[in-house]
This record gives sequence, structure tokens and C-alpha cells, in this order.
Amino acid sequence: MSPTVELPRDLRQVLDAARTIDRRDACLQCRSRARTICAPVPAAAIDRLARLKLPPRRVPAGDQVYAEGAPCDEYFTVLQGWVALTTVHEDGGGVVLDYALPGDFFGFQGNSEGPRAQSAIAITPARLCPLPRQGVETLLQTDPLVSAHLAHLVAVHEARAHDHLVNSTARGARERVAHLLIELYFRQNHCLPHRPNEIIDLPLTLALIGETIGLTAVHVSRMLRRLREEGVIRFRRGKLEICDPYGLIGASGVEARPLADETTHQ
Amino acid sequence: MSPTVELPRDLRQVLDAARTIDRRDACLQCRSRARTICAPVPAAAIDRLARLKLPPRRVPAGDQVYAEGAPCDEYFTVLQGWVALTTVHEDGGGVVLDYALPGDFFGFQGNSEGPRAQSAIAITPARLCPLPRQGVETLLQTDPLVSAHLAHLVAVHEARAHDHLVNSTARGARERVAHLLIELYFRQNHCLPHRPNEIIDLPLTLALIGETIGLTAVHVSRMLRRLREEGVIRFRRGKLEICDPYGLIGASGVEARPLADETTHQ
DNA sequence: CGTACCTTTGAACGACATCAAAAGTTGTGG
DNA sequence: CCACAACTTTTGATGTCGTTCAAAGGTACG
Repeated sequence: MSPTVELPRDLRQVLDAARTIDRRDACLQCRSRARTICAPVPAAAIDRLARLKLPPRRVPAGDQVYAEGAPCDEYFTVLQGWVALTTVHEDGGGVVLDYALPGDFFGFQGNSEGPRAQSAIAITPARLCPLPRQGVETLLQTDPLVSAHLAHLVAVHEARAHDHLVNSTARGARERVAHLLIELYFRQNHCLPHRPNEIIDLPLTLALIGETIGLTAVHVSRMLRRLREEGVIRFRRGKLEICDPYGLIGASGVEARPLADETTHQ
Repeated sequence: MSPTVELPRDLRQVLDAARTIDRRDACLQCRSRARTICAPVPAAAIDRLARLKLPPRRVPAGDQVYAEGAPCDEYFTVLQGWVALTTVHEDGGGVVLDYALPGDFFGFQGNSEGPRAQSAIAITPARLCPLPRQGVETLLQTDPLVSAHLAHLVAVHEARAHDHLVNSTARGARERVAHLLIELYFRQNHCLPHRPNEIIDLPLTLALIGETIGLTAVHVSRMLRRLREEGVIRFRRGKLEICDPYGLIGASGVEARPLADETTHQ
């Protein structure tokens, strides 16, 4: 516990000012700024957001950021780590709706007064930048650049959900797995894989992959084996080696038109 | 062709003014206004949108409103009829991503400069209110109420896509069909069915239903027969009779928490 | 009245699920 | 450093749900 001694007012003001500068600097140096809700805020005006934000939060792997049904009073930007957005189906089965990767903004929902429609779970140790809902909502009502940008951002999320929907309903198991791997590669690197034998982080269990694309972990294991035997990939303990990038792209059924990139809209 | 005779300037001004008033009146009387992008615009300021909009467009059943890959230069509000938003999978199979019903706003996408990511097809004769993209985008940049509202609207669409995703991957065929029927009932009536033997419009073919929930038309037929034999529904040529509403809700696996309602956010 | 499309039904097949068990991996505490 | 418990991954055998193929009614529309 820090001492609760009352500071003289002038000293407190100095401290507050210093804190504001700290926050502004943190925002200015933030590597996620270009991709999250802050993107349209010019550097000169970053205080509008810097003043709003709560202190960065560390979430251990496996912990919930928020739970389905809880009140929705914070939105988040991912600074580090992976977060899974999941829903629990009545029969006990979980479904992964999406992943939030570094730079992604998540937690926003249409009915912002209502309960959360999904849970957010850190699947690696994560560092998040929380924004209070109320503050963001009033910012949205006054700053058209931010709210217009947010509308586009959410539309990109919607497009991803649609992509996900096509992938999960209109393709076979091997294609689904390949497509997911491509998507997650793309979201980390903002391009499709092209260099042979490239190794990327993929901190997912087979169970998670299965819940993302509507398969059982057992069947995902079989599909990964098949892709391995075809010389396309090797997956082991959180690392994915893409031995044959074009083979993987072919297996995924992705055409020339690449996946939507959050950084290129507008 | 109307005569191209040059009118005297003062007469033209009178005509323009009359046209503006016509448009404003049409907006003020529009039954969709409360639900679409115009909702946050107060009646007094409706000219901002009325001036923007293009003349209402009629689209015959079966015609495309726009095609996947085409440039995205208009957004739409549905005034009458049903529109299906679809994507064509490389192997020729179509997928229905969502339906736009009267009052729904559609055609907005995150990457507004890029090609359309989906096709829109009128599945009944439809009447649409088109808005030019450019005009809406500048309106979004200047009017925070409109853009904040749009962000929430799109987030509701995203939530529906997630719901759709859960439905298509985590449930059995009978549940999927029942769930879709419930969802479409809800979107027309803004409540769950409760009165026995109620009859609603459902202008869908079995093939469309199948493409929406990831089944073949053949199997949809079997599931509808099963539900009919269970005394839950009767479906025939565009009309759905919900004989046993609670039976249908039970079959769909929907819990107490009802579907998200677009009209109740904020 | 005939054509085109939608729906229904049956039979056989296949993809993925389920069940079960073993092998590998991680983390924990002695 | 080792031993043990919890979890993840792999593999096989079997079962089932939904697809595919095929053909016969229905229904709308010109």
C-alpha cells in the first residue's frame, strides 16, 4: 500500500501534470495506435484518448478478460498476446467467434448497455489497454473522426465474421484448417505467406482450432497430419512451420483476392 | 423523354425548392426511418439526409442490387421486400450471409474504396432508398451522431453474424432450421412468437434456407417435414404457419435471452 | 398446355463425430 | 533432479448425420 498522506495541492497538480504527460507519451509510442480505435486521432490531439484510458492491464494465459453476460463497461486494445472471443453453446460446447491480436480493438458491442454477448479469454499472457465504455461513448458522440473510423473498424470485423461463416459451412475439414492458418498468418504479417519453411507463432491448442472452425480436436489432429504428410506444414507446440506456402494457400481455397486488411481501409 | 427546354432561373429555383420539400416529406413519413442510418438525425435536420438520397429504386424479384466484386458506390435502406446478401464460394456453391428486411441498412463495408465483398439479391420485389457512398462518407466525417449510430448498427450486424456462426457450426440440422425460422420471425415482429397457429411471410426457397444454414435443400426438406410431423410448423410456398411457438423455440435451442434487437441499442 | 422451377422421397455413400486408450508434454512439489 | 498429476496430442474402431444421386410429384407462369 502506498502512503495515504494528503499531499499539498500544488504538488498534487505537478504530479497530475506529470502523469498526463506520461500517458500521452505512452500513447504516442504505442505500436498498436495505427490499427486500433485511436488511429484517426492526430498525435496533437492524443490527449483526448490518453486522458480516457485506464492503466494497462496484464492478464495471465487462460484468464478471462470478461465473461458472457457480464455488464459491458470497458473496451480494449490488445497491446500484447492473443485473446479469444468465445460463446458457450447451451450443450456445453464452446465456439470461438474470433481472435483479437496485438493492435486489435475488441469488446465493443451494438447494445452497449446490455450484457456481454461473448467471453474474452487470454490464450497467452496478454497486455491490454482498457478504455471505459462511458468515456468512449461520449467521445463517439462528439468526435466524428473517431466514430466514423470505429464504424469502418466494426465493419471489418463483420466481414471477418462472414468470411469465417463461409469457411465453416461451405468447405471441407482440410480446407477449413488450412484457411484458418492462412488467416492467422495474414493477421500477424499483413501479407500472405510466400517464403518456404517460415515459422510463426500459433499459440492455439487443437481444441481451440476445432472450436473455431466447427470440428473436433480429434479431427483437427487428423487434418494437420494430412497436411504434414503432404509436406505443407508442421505444427508443434505453439509454433507453425509453413513448409510450402503456396500449397497451403491452395489447400485453403483462397483465391487471388486476399483477405481484408484492417490497416488498408478508408 | 421530358422536354429539355431551358427554364427561367426563378422558376427552376421554385421547382428545386418544391423537390427538396418533397424529399423531406418522404423522409419524415418514412416508416423505416427509426431503424436505419437516419435514426439519430432529428426531424428538424432531416434535410441533411434528404438532400443526399437518390430516388427510390424498385428491384424485381431475383435481380441483383449489386454484385460481388463491383465497386461500392451506394448504400441502401430497405423500404419494402427482402434482400439476400450472398457470397459465391469458388466451387460454385452460394452462401447466404444475411438477409436485409424492411428498415435494414445494408451495403456498408469497412473498405469502402474496395470492391464489394458480397452480392445483394432481391428475393422478393423490393423498394430501396439508395444513398451515394461519397455523400454518406462525408456526412460520417462531420456528423458524430450519425457515425456513432452507424458504428452501433454495424456492431449489431456483427453480432448477428456471430449468432449465425454459432447456429451453423454448433447445432444439428433440425435446430438450425428452427433457429433460422425464429430469427426471421423475430426480425419481422421484434418479439418471439407466442400465439399458436400464427402465419407469417417467409419468401424463401428451400435452397436459400439451405445456403443460409449450411445444409442442402434436400435435407432442409426433411427437417421441415420432421417439424411438421411434430406439429410445430407448416411451411408452404412463402408462408410459414407456426403451430406450436414454444415447440419451435424449444427446437431451436434459443434460451431465455432473446435475439439482439436492432431497435433497442444505445 | 407445356416448360421451368421447386419440393418431396428413397437408397447408398462419405465425412466427420464419438468412444477409447496410449503416448507425449508441461508444470509442480518433494 | 526426479516423480507425479494434469493436460494435450495421436491413433484406431465404430457409428451417425448429412450429402449425393436419381426420379417422381407439385406449382407457377407464359
